[in-house]
Amino acid sequence: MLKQPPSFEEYLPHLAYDSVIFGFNGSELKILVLEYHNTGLFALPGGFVKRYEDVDAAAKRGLWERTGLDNIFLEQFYTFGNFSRSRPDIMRTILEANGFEVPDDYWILDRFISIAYYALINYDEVMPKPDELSDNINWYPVDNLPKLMMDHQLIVEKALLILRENLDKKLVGMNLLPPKFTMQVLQKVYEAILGEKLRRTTFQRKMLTLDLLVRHEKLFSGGAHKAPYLYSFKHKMAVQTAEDAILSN
Amino acid sequence: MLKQPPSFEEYLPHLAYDSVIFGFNGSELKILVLEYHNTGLFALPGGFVKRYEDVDAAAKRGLWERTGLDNIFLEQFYTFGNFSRSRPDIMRTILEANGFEVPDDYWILDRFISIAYYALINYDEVMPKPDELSDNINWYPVDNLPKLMMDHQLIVEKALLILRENLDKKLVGMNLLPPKFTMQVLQKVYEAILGEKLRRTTFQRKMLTLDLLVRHEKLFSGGAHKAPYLYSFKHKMAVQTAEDAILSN
DNA sequence: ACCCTATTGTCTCATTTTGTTACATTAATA
DNA sequence: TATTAATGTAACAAAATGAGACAATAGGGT
Repeated sequence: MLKQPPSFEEYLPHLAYDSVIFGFNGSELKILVLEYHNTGLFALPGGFVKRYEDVDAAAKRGLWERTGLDNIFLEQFYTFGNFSRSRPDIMRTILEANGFEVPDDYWILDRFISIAYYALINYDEVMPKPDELSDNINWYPVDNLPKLMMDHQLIVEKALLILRENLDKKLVGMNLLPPKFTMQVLQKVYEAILGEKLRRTTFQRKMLTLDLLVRHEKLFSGGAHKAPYLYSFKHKMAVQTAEDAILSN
Repeated sequence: MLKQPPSFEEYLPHLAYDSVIFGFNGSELKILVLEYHNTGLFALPGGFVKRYEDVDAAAKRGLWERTGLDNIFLEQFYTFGNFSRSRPDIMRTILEANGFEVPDDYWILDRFISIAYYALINYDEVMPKPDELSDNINWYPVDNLPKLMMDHQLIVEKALLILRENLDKKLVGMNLLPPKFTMQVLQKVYEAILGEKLRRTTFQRKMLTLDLLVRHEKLFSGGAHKAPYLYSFKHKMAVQTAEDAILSN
């Protein structure tokens, strides 16, 4: 009924990646969380690294498998390497709930070090698809997540800190928004990430003086008020993989 | 004549750490580089992770083994996971130059992912000691390093970028300087890390208004000029391991 | 003892950046 | 056509930073 579980020969032992995939729906910052069949366990999407595969490529592959998106911002931000983070009991629960026979020495029950990535994607373009171990994958607001298994809550918190630190450097807005957007929406991205209100006029002035935006036609949204301009980012920033980032930083 | 090489049973396969250990001698930023016996190969100090050991603990242990220092600033900053970074030919050279018989399937010749750390230490307190594979370990100015093996030059460059980014956040000076120091020396640390000259008066005003320093007695160094005050940092910042940093960030 | 020199600590003023408020503009609606 | 609410920008205040001036002072030289 189910495919074979991942085989020992194909993957590096003890090594995994997990991804915190951020999206923005216009008002809230969300991340993708998957739920495993018949277990009530929620987890970040993650996977294993093939024996001859770059770790970055593994994370990129996993993202593509789950979202169908290929050219997106994806950056490694931390590696979780505590011995106690590994939970063979939980891994066994997940595998058995999927009908696998799990030998005691099965490699997935071993200790795992996880290299964590965060991705920024345009919420509208994504139709997440579950894999064979999970029965669904959904967007959840970062401040209202289900209880995540193992240390995944910690991984999310660290990702949020890093995202805040990189907010200006990495032109986060460009990666979370559609190509054209209003100043108000851009401000809401910033507010959602920082978790605080910003002053409208100061924000607008700041963004405009940074000289990163191009102004386009107005957006007539139907509201009984002056129509805002649409903007886009001036320079199409190359999508960064973590390795690019080292050089471009 | 030589001890046994590291054994497969004791360590996690495919996983290593490397440390960029920064020190400041009063005018230049330096790092510790080791040279392997009879090979002309220069490398960052690194090592392997024991099967039941936290990765942070492994890096800490390695630092202690090489410097004798125990309570120092040590923070993980990046994980290098490209397949092509591993160089079994070079590892073989190093092992054979030390008189080891190296079987073709020896685990150290496999692919390795390296978790990189940077450390900040008080240059004066350190008497580096070589391990059994290296014949010496020495301070080198960051802008005048010997040619490093594999991707270690890249690791250093990434460490420097991270150090610059964290210069203010992490109170770097506290970790690179002796307990009491003059404003001039503090400024030189900043200049060495940033790689640029700073304005004396602006720097002094900035540091004082940050309200982080305590002023002590003057330092009569023997120069024919007004004696500068000595300063120390107000709050003894707890030494951070990478795991602490997640929470304290 | 007295001047000279180099460095230090602080002050002042100019410039830039940011905070805050005000106000005219304008798209839809009644 | 007046009303309403969001928008773009200007204007002024406050804060931060840049740049220079200057008095204080620990030695050295005479």
